Amino acid sequence: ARARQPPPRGLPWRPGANERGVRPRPRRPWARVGQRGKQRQRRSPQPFMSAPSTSAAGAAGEAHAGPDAASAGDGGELVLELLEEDEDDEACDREEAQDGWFAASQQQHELQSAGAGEAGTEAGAGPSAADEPAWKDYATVFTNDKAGMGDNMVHSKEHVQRVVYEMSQGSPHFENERRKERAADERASRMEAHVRAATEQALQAARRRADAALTALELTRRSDRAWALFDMDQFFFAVHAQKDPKLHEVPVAVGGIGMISTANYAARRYGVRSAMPGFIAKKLCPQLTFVRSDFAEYSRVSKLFGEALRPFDPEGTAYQAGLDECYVDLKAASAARDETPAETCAAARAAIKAATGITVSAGLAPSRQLAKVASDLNKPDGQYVLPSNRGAVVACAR
DNA sequence: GCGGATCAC
DNA sequence: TATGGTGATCCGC
Ligand SMILES: Nc1ccn([C@H]2C[C@H](O)[C@@H](COP(=O)(O)OP(=O)(O)OP(=O)(O)O)O2)c(=O)n1
Ligand SMILES: [Mg+2]
Repeated sequence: ARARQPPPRGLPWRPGANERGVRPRPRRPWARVGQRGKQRQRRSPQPFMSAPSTSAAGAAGEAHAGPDAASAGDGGELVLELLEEDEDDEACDREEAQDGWFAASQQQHELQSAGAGEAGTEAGAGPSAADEPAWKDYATVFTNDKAGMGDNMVHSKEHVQRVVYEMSQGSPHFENERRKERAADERASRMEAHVRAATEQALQAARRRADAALTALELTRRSDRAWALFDMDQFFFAVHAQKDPKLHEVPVAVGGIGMISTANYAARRYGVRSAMPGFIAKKLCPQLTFVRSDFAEYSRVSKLFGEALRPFDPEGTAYQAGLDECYVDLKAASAARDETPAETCAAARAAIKAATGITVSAGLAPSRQLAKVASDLNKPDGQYVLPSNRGAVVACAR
């Protein structure tokens, strides 16, 4: 790991800035840092658990486990991504390998065929089986766990799910969601059939490649970086609350009866969340009030946020992803300030608060992806430090 | 380059 | 009654 070339550094703060002064953000930006504009050669799709054919991937002693090693799309790739160092070609290769046999690109075709089919014929995507109430299988993002919505909730998850179902069912949106569920079910069935059909030999080969990939990844974790992800708390709402701090005390959503961009913490206790239609939120929380969104203002505050971080980024590692998030490697700043990265992180958060008046949470970790995961763990107005060792990383991933 | 689709915030 | 705006990627054509 030490022998490898360090990743490209020292990118300017705003290369080819767009109107926000923000570098365009690819799906996993860090996988292509320093490679903008270069078209990477695409590999042809590899079926899950295919033999490594004659490619170099199968060569003995090859540290790089090959493009299909982590492409199963079975959930294993999340673990791999969390374990890996994330700024090299291999990470990029693995990402592209996921565009193979079971990749989302297939979903376009599945969506069309699922749409043609009769509603409710596939298990899990129609009226629920047996005596279960119909709302029980209408799973939406609104019943997923979300950091900071654990205790002191007014409504149970089940209540939220039922209200969302009752307010949605029969609508065009609802039917479209059902159609997408059917497509996902079809995709899962295909994958399961493929695994069932695999020979024991193929399964063993796949396990060996997975083990090799894990071993290789384990060597890539580095402790010479201290990636922080700063994420503003209740961002859109917080911008409005600057002018009217009393808003913090009552349930408020940003948006309107049609759609909510975000909600304050008082409203989240009722299950009111980003991307929830306002009329459903009103059902969950009748006293909810709305404020109209103001993108120009969010944009202005976002710039202040980014500028507040510049003194903590002498090497130009910062990357502003969206309006309320920014990745920075704090290693250089913490060395210069003769502090631990955690202390520097806290100082940076204080600087953001001073510049914007809004609290911010942060995660600090050996890779950006881990920093992002960690940033939710002590929200709001907190930070979580994830040390650079396997035990801590695995415990956090779990 | 465009339209369809997906994803993140 | 009623399901967004903004910015990005990827695919097939
Ligand atoms: N579906 C979504 C999700 C988010 N946003 C906007 C509003 C949020 O304020 C902002 C930041 O998104 P976050 O996920 O960080 O949510 P918040 O900052 O509002 O809350 P948190 O304190 O959980 O970070 O992006 C949006 O318009 N639509
Ligand atoms: Mg936020």
